[in-house]
Amino acid sequence: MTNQEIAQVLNEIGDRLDILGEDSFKVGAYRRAARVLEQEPYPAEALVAEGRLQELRGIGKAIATKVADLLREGRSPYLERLREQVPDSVTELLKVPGIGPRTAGRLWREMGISNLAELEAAARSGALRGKPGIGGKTEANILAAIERLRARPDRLPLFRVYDVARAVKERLRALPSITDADAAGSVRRWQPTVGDLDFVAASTDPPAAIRAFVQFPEVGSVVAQGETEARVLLSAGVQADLRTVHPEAYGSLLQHFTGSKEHNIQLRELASTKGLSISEYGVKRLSTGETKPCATEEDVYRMLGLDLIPPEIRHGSGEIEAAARHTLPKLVAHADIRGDLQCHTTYSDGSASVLEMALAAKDLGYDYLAITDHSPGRANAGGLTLERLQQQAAEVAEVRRQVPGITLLHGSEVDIRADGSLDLPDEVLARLDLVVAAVHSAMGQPRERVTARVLAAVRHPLVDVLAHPTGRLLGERDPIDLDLDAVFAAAAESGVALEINAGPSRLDLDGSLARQAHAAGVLLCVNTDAHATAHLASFMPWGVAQARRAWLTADDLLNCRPAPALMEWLAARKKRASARVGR
DNA sequence: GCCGTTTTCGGCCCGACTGTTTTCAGTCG
Repeated sequence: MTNQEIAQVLNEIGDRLDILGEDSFKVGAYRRAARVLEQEPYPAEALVAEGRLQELRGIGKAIATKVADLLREGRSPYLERLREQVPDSVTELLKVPGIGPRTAGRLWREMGISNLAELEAAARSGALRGKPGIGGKTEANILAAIERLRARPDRLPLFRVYDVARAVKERLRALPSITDADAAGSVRRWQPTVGDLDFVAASTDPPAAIRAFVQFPEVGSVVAQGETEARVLLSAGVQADLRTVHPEAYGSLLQHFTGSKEHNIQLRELASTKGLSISEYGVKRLSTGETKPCATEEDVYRMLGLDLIPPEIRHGSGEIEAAARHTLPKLVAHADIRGDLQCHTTYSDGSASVLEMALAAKDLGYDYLAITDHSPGRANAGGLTLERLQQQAAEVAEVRRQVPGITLLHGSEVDIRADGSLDLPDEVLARLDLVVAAVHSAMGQPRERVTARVLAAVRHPLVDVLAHPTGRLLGERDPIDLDLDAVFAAAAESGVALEINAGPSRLDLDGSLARQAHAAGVLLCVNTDAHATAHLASFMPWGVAQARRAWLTADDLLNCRPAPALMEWLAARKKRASARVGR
């Protein structure tokens, strides 16, 4: 059972305790333990076996015992007892913005409302009105919120909102009342999916900035508006908040609303041990009550004795301790990338020729590029027959002569077939410079089968890279049901590199899984899987951001190595493979 | 339920906005 699955159980326990009216700090403890586990790179299963689960901050005796029960029995007796007390559908009510646990619990206990349909019916008939704390306006808000909930998923892929986020940011920066503005929150942390957009601005006249913001053409409707902050629904279908402060406190504001929540909680705990208190307005010394606003984020962290923590790793998973010890890793940067190990051309489903891709990669200053078109089994994506692959080898050789100064590798993105065999014969794979294996079909196979299939590829002596390991497409296709711990262990053993696919709709592995892979001793690489020349440049930052979220340095990534080192790595794999295949 | 450089008990991050209230609870991030 993965840490994410355990976290789900703990979150559900939290939801149900909340509705039952349990102490909010007890509820918070379960939610916090869930967040901690979600970010924990080591499998909880291993930590339990070693008796070290309680070493995680936020997990004490009671929760550790419940997690151990869950892992041993495959179900949580405690959660099952709670499920008997609260019907499943009541937790649906929490998804309605404006309805929290208090209201949900009361609706259920006092009116017998136990799902969204009943809530909607009650609101329509006017039955809610007159209950303590609920008037006509709340009733209307509930109806509107249910409508929106039906129309939109609760989280959107980052790439779906990235452009509108940038447009709003630029519009804010252009306002005369604003001196600086950013998209903070999960956008700034490069989370693969976002719930809403958080804008922050430094303003000499906050009320004027707020008034201008709610009039932006991107804004569909105004949800809430005050003197210093506002919440709107953008026409693009995502909620956006703007918070403003005077410029001298902009660093405090930016830090505060970049989050994550867990990071900020830990930061404030640290502050309190130093007699300080942090808010979006500054750092307050409790002894004097004096607040010192911070103009930059560096100032905020420095006042706590910390190095500046990059937004991508603000998860509350060890970064604050590392910043205090001055041992934060030097995270990989876009400039560290020396080449790209997966791209497509017009030979299969790409839109550019081998020559065009090579020139584009050279323009980026890359040392190498691997051409990896699809294998024959992917006929619908123009997978190459053996004959076409042969032709392409000749063309690659020709382009090598035409474009000196970049190492062009001839490879294949070979299909891992439903039975775990590869879609090209060994003697063909052996002649390629680089073999990238990937699952593209039969993605609904049960866990054991699909895991065995991927393990077979990872252990195949001629495979160098496993591409987009989970196969998920953000907002479109769920990941395959893979036992990733087993895959990571096998990749660490066989030396196969796992891909962080930089395609904005993939981000696969994402930062959190890549961190787990790295902790298991796996080598990683960041590839764009470009299907056009423009993708080589525009996708890479998305992949690098995921690598940064995984705490990776340039040393941890195969394609940050200079060409000679990469060639050495490939040669060593070939040598080992021929020894094994020859036996 | 978790946690400890004043604490094994008594705290637990902080502030804005809304709606329904005459001073605040609930929600959100």
